[in-house]
Order: sequence, then structure tokens, then C-alpha cells
Amino acid sequence: MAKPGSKPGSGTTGSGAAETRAALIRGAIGALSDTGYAGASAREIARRAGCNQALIFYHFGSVDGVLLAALDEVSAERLTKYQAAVQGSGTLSELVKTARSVFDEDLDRGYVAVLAAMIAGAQSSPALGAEVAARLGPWREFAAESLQPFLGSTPLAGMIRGEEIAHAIVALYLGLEMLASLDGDRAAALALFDRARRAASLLDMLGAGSRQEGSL
Amino acid sequence: MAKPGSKPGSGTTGSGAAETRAALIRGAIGALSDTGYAGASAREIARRAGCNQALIFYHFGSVDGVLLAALDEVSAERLTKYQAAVQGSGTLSELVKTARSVFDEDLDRGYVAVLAAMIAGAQSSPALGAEVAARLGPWREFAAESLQPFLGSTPLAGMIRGEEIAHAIVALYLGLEMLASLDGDRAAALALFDRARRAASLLDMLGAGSRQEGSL
DNA sequence: GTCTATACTTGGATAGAC
DNA sequence: GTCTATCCAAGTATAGAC
Repeated sequence: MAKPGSKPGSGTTGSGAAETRAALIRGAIGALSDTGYAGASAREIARRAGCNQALIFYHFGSVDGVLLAALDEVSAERLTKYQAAVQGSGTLSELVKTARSVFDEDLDRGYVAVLAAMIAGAQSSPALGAEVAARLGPWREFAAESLQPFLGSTPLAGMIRGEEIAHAIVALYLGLEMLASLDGDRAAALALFDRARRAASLLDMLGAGSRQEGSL
Repeated sequence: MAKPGSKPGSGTTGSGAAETRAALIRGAIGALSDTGYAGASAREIARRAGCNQALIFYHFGSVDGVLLAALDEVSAERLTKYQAAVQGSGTLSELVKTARSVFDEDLDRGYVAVLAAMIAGAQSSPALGAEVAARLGPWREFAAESLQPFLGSTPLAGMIRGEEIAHAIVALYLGLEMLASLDGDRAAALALFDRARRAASLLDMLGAGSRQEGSL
């Protein structure tokens, strides 16, 4: 609760408390993506951060506190990292291609794993559930904003509403990462992205200049 | 390990050990779907079953043992329950309509929640991961078999391979249930099924008698 | 086959020295 | 701000009475 408000007066860049906080957050990300919510204990996180277990409670108040901070960190980092890449995609098939590499990198860095672990862990307490749900917003918006420029320019227009398809994409993304990490094999997921890209280039050809207002 | 092999000699139907096992499995299903893997402790399961915590280790050897038995139970029950309904769907849009009610009932009964919780929990131990992965087979096959009759009869034929789309459907199913239970609201998921049904009836019309062998 | 009792481990959280 | 030490709660698992 009570945030430690003072930074150390040293001229060196950010050594001290801020560094410890960052290390704990990195430890939490690692623990969540490697061992899931059940394995992300205070002692395990502190071990990965190379510092003492008590610091988690000093800096974040509780274990769930540092886990939510980890989720914040992951959400923010992936957004700033991918937003430019996705919005630079001119066609739908380019977008899917970008999405594939985003997915691949998310898997490497354990980003989606953190999200999946927190959603699963949120079942154990309603309070945590509300916090996690609130933090899902950026992921939904990222999906919606990425697709928005294309919704009006394919034959699928009118069949799909932005929020609906964003929901589906987040769900699919989540499920694909869970299966991939269960199997220890992301090939099935990547094959799906490839298939989707072929379908998307078809839509690109059909939809070039054919804006369509039909409702379904 | 050592299975208790003898049933009680009483004439009454199945009172005794078998009933206790069943109660524990029901307790495990309830705990998994209500509180997730992290909340599914031996004590919690035994409390729900109305019996003693030590019985879990007597009957199943470990907590993970009863959780896997719960997953087996859930997989088997939903398969026998839905197989007829799904295979009785004559058109793709009928299939999607059936899938919607299957999803709805899966959510009510906590079936998908059990699967999702076990997949998430499997991160905490490689041994458990292997067991869960092996038990995912029936879900994949169910999805694949349900779709198989339709893969050759729509304009989408050739774009999709059975195993690929089955993988995607299981992933989507999983993700949709996680989001629904996080939000405490399945409306977004159900709306998606409705949208899919409208798209499917379009395919039904286009694909009536138009078998197509194109490859993509 | 089921219970009580208990040993042992791990985890969350706090107090207080430095 | 970080560490040591510690308390307490909860969990897994086993032994042994019934």
C-alpha cells in the first residue's frame, strides 16, 4: 500500500530501489511463464531476482501485487514494441504475417504465458480476477486497432464487428499459447498463421477497391 | 499405485469405496472449475466430497492423481454426451448451432474450466504436463470428427486440413472459456457463435452440391 | 475402507537489526 | 532499503487405530 516514494540521491543511473523493483518484476515474469501461477511463490520470485523474499512485501505489498506489476510490465512492453509494426502493415496478409512474428516473439519472451497464467490464477480469488480483467483491456484494444483499418475493405465487412473479432482473436491467441506450451511445440500454431495468411491474401485480392456495406 | 481391488459384498448398488472415489472426483471437478489448479488442494477436494483428506492418497496416490482422474471423467462424460448430437447435425450451420449449446453446457458444468485449469496447472511440473497432454487427444479428435463430414463440401475445402482446424477450434474454445470465466460473462463468446452460424449458413448455401478440390 | 493424529514442507507475511 | 529471523497458516503425505 504505502509506496516508498524516495529515490536514492546517487548520481549513478537508478541503482537501488528502482533496480530491485525491476529485478523482482523480471523474476515474477520468469516464474509465471516457467512454472505458472501455482509456482510463482514469493520465495521463487525472490530467488530469481537474487534478493530477499521480504522485499516483495515491502515493494509490492503482497505476492499478487508483484504478479500484477509483472502483467502491467508485459502489457506495456509488448504494446510499445508491436504497435508500430502492426500498424505499418498495409494489407491483411501483411498483418497476419506480422501477427505471426508477434506471436512467435511473445512465446519466446513468455509474454502470453504471463497473461495466461494470471487469467488461470485469477480463479482463486475474485479480487485478483477483477484486477486481471482490467488489465486485459490493452490486449483487446491492440487486437481491435490492428484490425480496424481492414474491416471495411474486404468482402467480410459487415459480417464482423470490431469488438467481436478482437475478442475472438485474444481468445484464440491465448488458447494457442496454452496448447503450444503444453505440447512444448508451437508448430501447430505457426502452421495456422501460415494458413491464415494464404486466406488473407485471397481476401486482399477480392477486396481491392471493393468496399461493401452489407449487413449480416 | 496399489489399486484397492475389492468391492464391498453388500447387495445395495455401489455403496462404499466406488462411491467415495466418485465423490472425490466430483469434488476435484468442482474445486478445479471454481478455484483453479492453485485452489484444488487435497483438503478442499475432500471437504467438497464430504470425506477425509487422507482418502485422496489412498484412492489416487496424490493430489495430481485425483485431478487427472477428474479430467478423465470430464472428457469421457462430455464425449458420450455430445457425440450423437454433433454427428446428427446435417449442415454446417446446424453444427455451429449445436456447438453453441455444447459450449454453453460445458460452461455450466465446468467441463472446459477443468481442462483449462489442468493445462495451466501443468506448467508447474513436466510430469503432469505429459499426462494432461495425453488427455487432450479426445478433445482434438472430437473437434476433428465433428468437422470432417463438412470439410469436402464447402468453398473452404482445400484451404483447411482437419487437424489444423481442430487445433484452432480447441484453442479458441479454451480461450473463450477462460475469458468468459474471467469476466463472469459469456455473452461475448455466445455472440461469436451466433455470428459464426450466420457465416456458416452462407457457406451452406454456396456449397450445396458444389464440391471443390482446389488447393491453397 | 475410513478416520484421527501427526510429521514434515512450503508459503505468506511481519518485526526488527543493520 | 535490505537482510535475518521468525510466526503462523496451509499443504502433502504417512502411520496407525478402528
